[in-house]
Amino acid sequence: MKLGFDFYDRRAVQVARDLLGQVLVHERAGGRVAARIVETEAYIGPEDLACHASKGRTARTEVLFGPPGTAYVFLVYGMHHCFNAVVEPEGVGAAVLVRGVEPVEGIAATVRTDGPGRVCKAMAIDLSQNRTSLLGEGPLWVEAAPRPAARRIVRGPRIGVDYAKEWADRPYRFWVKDSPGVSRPSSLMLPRRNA
DNA sequence: CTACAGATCTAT
DNA sequence: TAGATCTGTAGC
Repeated sequence: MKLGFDFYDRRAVQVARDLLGQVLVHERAGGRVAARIVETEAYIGPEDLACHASKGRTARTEVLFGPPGTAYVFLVYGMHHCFNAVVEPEGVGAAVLVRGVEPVEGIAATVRTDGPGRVCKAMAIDLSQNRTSLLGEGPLWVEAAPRPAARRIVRGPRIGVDYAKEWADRPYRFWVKDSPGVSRPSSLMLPRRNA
Protein backbone atom coordinates (compact mmCIF):
# COMPACT_ATOMS: atom_id res chain seq x y z
CA MET A 1 0.00 0.00 0.00
CA LYS A 2 1.03 3.57 -0.65
CA LEU A 3 2.54 5.66 2.08
CA GLY A 4 -0.07 8.28 2.92
CA PHE A 5 -0.44 11.85 4.12
CA ASP A 6 0.38 11.04 7.73
CA PHE A 7 3.72 9.51 6.78
CA TYR A 8 4.90 12.67 5.01
CA ASP A 9 3.27 15.10 7.43
CA ARG A 10 6.11 14.79 9.96
CA ARG A 11 9.56 16.17 10.69
CA ALA A 12 11.87 15.87 7.66
CA VAL A 13 14.58 14.02 9.57
CA GLN A 14 12.07 11.44 10.76
CA VAL A 15 10.66 10.92 7.27
CA ALA A 16 14.15 10.64 5.79
CA ARG A 17 15.04 7.86 8.18
CA ASP A 18 11.72 6.06 7.75
CA LEU A 19 11.90 6.14 3.96
CA LEU A 20 14.81 3.71 4.03
CA GLY A 21 13.59 0.33 2.84
CA GLN A 22 10.41 1.71 1.27
CA VAL A 23 9.86 1.17 -2.44
CA LEU A 24 9.68 4.08 -4.87
CA VAL A 25 7.41 3.28 -7.81
CA HIS A 26 7.05 5.03 -11.16
CA GLU A 27 4.22 3.79 -13.35
CA ARG A 28 4.05 5.10 -16.87
CA ALA A 29 3.00 4.08 -20.36
CA GLY A 30 6.16 2.07 -20.85
CA GLY A 31 5.54 -0.01 -17.74
CA ARG A 32 6.39 0.00 -14.08
CA VAL A 33 9.73 0.77 -12.48
CA ALA A 34 10.31 0.17 -8.78
CA ALA A 35 13.31 0.45 -6.48
CA ARG A 36 14.06 0.19 -2.78
CA ILE A 37 15.20 3.43 -1.16
CA VAL A 38 18.56 3.02 0.59
CA GLU A 39 19.83 6.59 0.93
CA THR A 40 18.05 9.85 1.77
CA GLU A 41 18.73 13.38 2.96
CA ALA A 42 16.47 15.69 4.96
CA TYR A 43 16.16 19.38 4.02
CA ILE A 44 14.32 20.65 7.02
CA GLY A 45 13.00 24.11 6.15
CA PRO A 46 13.69 27.74 5.19
CA GLU A 47 16.18 28.15 8.05
CA ASP A 48 18.26 25.30 6.62
CA LEU A 49 20.71 27.04 4.27
CA ALA A 50 21.15 23.86 2.25
CA CYS A 51 17.41 23.68 1.59
CA HIS A 52 16.08 25.35 -1.54
CA ALA A 53 13.28 26.76 0.63
CA SER A 54 15.90 29.01 2.27
CA LYS A 55 15.57 31.15 -0.88
CA GLY A 56 11.98 31.83 0.05
CA ARG A 57 8.91 31.20 -2.05
CA THR A 58 9.82 31.33 -5.73
CA ALA A 59 8.43 29.63 -8.80
CA ARG A 60 10.89 26.83 -8.21
CA THR A 61 10.51 26.42 -4.45
CA GLU A 62 6.78 27.04 -4.10
CA VAL A 63 6.06 23.32 -4.23
CA LEU A 64 8.18 22.82 -1.10
CA PHE A 65 5.71 24.91 0.89
CA GLY A 66 2.75 22.93 -0.40
CA PRO A 67 1.08 19.85 1.06
CA PRO A 68 3.24 16.93 2.23
CA GLY A 69 3.35 13.92 -0.06
CA THR A 70 4.08 15.91 -3.21
CA ALA A 71 6.94 15.27 -5.64
CA TYR A 72 9.61 17.95 -5.91
CA VAL A 73 11.85 17.32 -8.93
CA PHE A 74 14.52 19.79 -9.95
CA LEU A 75 17.34 19.98 -12.46
CA VAL A 76 20.93 20.45 -11.29
CA TYR A 77 23.99 21.31 -13.37
CA GLY A 78 21.79 21.55 -16.42
CA MET A 79 21.49 17.81 -16.84
CA HIS A 80 20.67 15.81 -13.73
CA HIS A 81 17.30 15.50 -12.06
CA CYS A 82 16.84 15.08 -8.30
CA PHE A 83 13.72 13.57 -6.77
CA ASN A 84 12.36 14.70 -3.39
CA ALA A 85 9.22 14.09 -1.38
CA VAL A 86 7.73 17.24 0.16
CA VAL A 87 7.31 16.76 3.91
CA GLU A 88 6.17 18.58 7.07
CA PRO A 89 2.82 20.37 7.33
CA GLU A 90 1.73 22.66 4.51
CA GLY A 91 3.46 26.01 4.82
CA VAL A 92 6.80 24.57 5.95
CA GLY A 93 9.30 24.41 3.06
CA ALA A 94 10.89 21.02 3.65
CA ALA A 95 11.63 17.88 1.68
CA VAL A 96 13.52 14.59 1.63
CA LEU A 97 15.91 13.87 -1.23
CA VAL A 98 16.27 10.30 -2.47
CA ARG A 99 19.97 9.74 -3.15
CA GLY A 100 20.20 6.01 -3.69
CA VAL A 101 18.04 2.98 -4.48
CA GLU A 102 18.32 -0.73 -5.25
CA PRO A 103 16.46 -2.11 -8.30
CA VAL A 104 13.27 -4.05 -7.56
CA GLU A 105 11.39 -4.08 -10.85
CA GLY A 106 11.96 -2.81 -14.37
CA ILE A 107 15.59 -1.78 -13.90
CA ALA A 108 18.44 -3.77 -15.41
CA ALA A 109 20.83 -5.15 -12.81
CA THR A 110 23.71 -3.50 -14.65
CA VAL A 111 22.30 0.01 -14.22
CA ARG A 112 23.85 2.04 -11.41
CA THR A 113 21.31 3.53 -9.02
CA ASP A 114 23.59 5.25 -6.49
CA GLY A 115 23.40 9.04 -6.54
CA PRO A 116 20.35 11.28 -6.98
CA GLY A 117 20.97 11.87 -10.68
CA ARG A 118 21.29 8.17 -11.38
CA VAL A 119 18.14 7.39 -9.39
CA CYS A 120 16.10 9.67 -11.62
CA LYS A 121 17.73 8.45 -14.81
CA ALA A 122 17.15 4.80 -13.91
CA MET A 123 13.53 5.47 -12.94
CA ALA A 124 12.74 7.86 -15.80
CA ILE A 125 11.92 10.68 -13.40
CA ASP A 126 12.12 14.18 -14.82
CA LEU A 127 10.47 17.60 -14.51
CA SER A 128 7.20 16.26 -15.86
CA GLN A 129 6.62 14.60 -12.48
CA ASN A 130 7.37 17.77 -10.53
CA ARG A 131 4.48 18.84 -8.30
CA THR A 132 2.55 15.61 -8.80
CA SER A 133 1.00 14.06 -5.69
CA LEU A 134 2.50 10.87 -4.28
CA LEU A 135 -0.75 10.11 -2.46
CA GLY A 136 -3.37 9.60 -5.15
CA GLU A 137 -3.45 8.29 -8.68
CA GLY A 138 -0.30 10.04 -9.87
CA PRO A 139 2.52 8.26 -11.71
CA LEU A 140 4.84 8.29 -8.69
CA TRP A 141 4.38 6.97 -5.18
CA VAL A 142 6.16 5.14 -2.36
CA GLU A 143 5.01 1.66 -1.48
CA ALA A 144 5.22 0.59 2.16
CA ALA A 145 7.79 -2.15 2.73
CA PRO A 146 9.74 -3.57 5.68
CA ARG A 147 12.29 -1.18 7.12
CA PRO A 148 15.90 -2.20 7.62
CA ALA A 149 16.95 -3.18 11.14
CA ALA A 150 17.91 -0.12 13.18
CA ARG A 151 21.49 -1.30 13.46
CA ARG A 152 21.80 -1.28 9.66
CA ILE A 153 20.85 2.40 9.44
CA VAL A 154 23.72 4.87 9.37
CA ARG A 155 23.57 8.64 9.73
CA GLY A 156 25.95 11.43 8.71
CA PRO A 157 26.35 14.88 7.08
CA ARG A 158 24.75 15.62 3.73
CA ILE A 159 26.67 15.53 0.46
CA GLY A 160 27.51 18.53 -1.72
CA VAL A 161 26.21 21.26 0.57
CA ASP A 162 29.46 22.78 1.85
CA TYR A 163 28.14 26.25 1.05
CA ALA A 164 25.48 25.89 3.76
CA LYS A 165 27.85 26.93 6.56
CA GLU A 166 27.01 25.31 9.90
CA TRP A 167 24.10 23.47 8.29
CA ALA A 168 26.52 21.48 6.14
CA ASP A 169 27.65 19.48 9.16
CA ARG A 170 24.20 18.54 10.41
CA PRO A 171 23.70 14.75 10.28
CA TYR A 172 20.67 14.80 8.01
CA ARG A 173 21.79 12.01 5.64
CA PHE A 174 20.63 8.45 6.22
CA TRP A 175 21.67 5.30 4.44
CA VAL A 176 21.53 1.52 4.72
CA LYS A 177 24.86 0.08 5.76
CA ASP A 178 26.70 -1.82 3.04
CA SER A 179 24.04 -1.29 0.38
CA PRO A 180 25.43 -1.06 -3.19
CA GLY A 181 22.81 1.59 -3.89
CA VAL A 182 24.41 4.11 -1.52
CA SER A 183 26.35 6.91 -3.18
CA ARG A 184 29.83 7.94 -2.17
CA PRO A 185 31.54 11.30 -2.73
CA SER A 186 34.10 10.95 -5.50
CA SER A 187 36.85 11.93 -3.10
CA LEU A 188 36.05 8.87 -1.05
CA MET A 189 35.59 6.52 -3.98
CA LEU A 190 37.43 3.32 -3.49
CA PRO A 191 39.64 2.18 -6.32
CA ARG A 192 37.87 -0.28 -8.54
CA ARG A 193 38.63 -3.82 -7.66
CA ASN A 194 39.14 -6.32 -10.44
CA ALA A 195 39.81 -9.42 -8.42
C1' DC B 1 20.16 42.16 -19.01
C1' DT B 2 24.42 39.40 -17.84
C1' DA B 3 26.98 36.59 -14.77
C1' DC B 4 27.51 32.82 -11.91
C1' DA B 5 27.25 28.74 -9.17
C1' DG B 6 24.70 24.70 -8.16
C1' DA B 7 21.37 18.84 -3.35
C1' DT B 8 25.93 15.73 -10.25
C1' DC B 9 28.14 12.47 -13.15
C1' DT B 10 31.40 10.87 -16.50
C1' DA B 11 35.44 10.53 -18.96
C1' DT B 12 40.31 11.87 -19.09
C1' DT C 1 40.42 17.17 -12.70
C1' DA C 2 37.59 19.41 -15.81
C1' DG C 3 33.66 19.62 -18.85
C1' DA C 4 28.77 19.05 -19.95
C1' DT C 5 24.66 22.19 -20.06
C1' DC C 6 20.63 24.91 -17.99
C1' DT C 7 18.17 27.67 -14.66
C1' DG C 8 17.18 30.38 -10.54
C1' DT C 9 18.97 34.16 -8.44
C1' DA C 10 21.91 38.12 -7.59
C1' DG C 11 23.95 42.05 -9.28
C1' DC C 12 24.48 45.94 -12.33
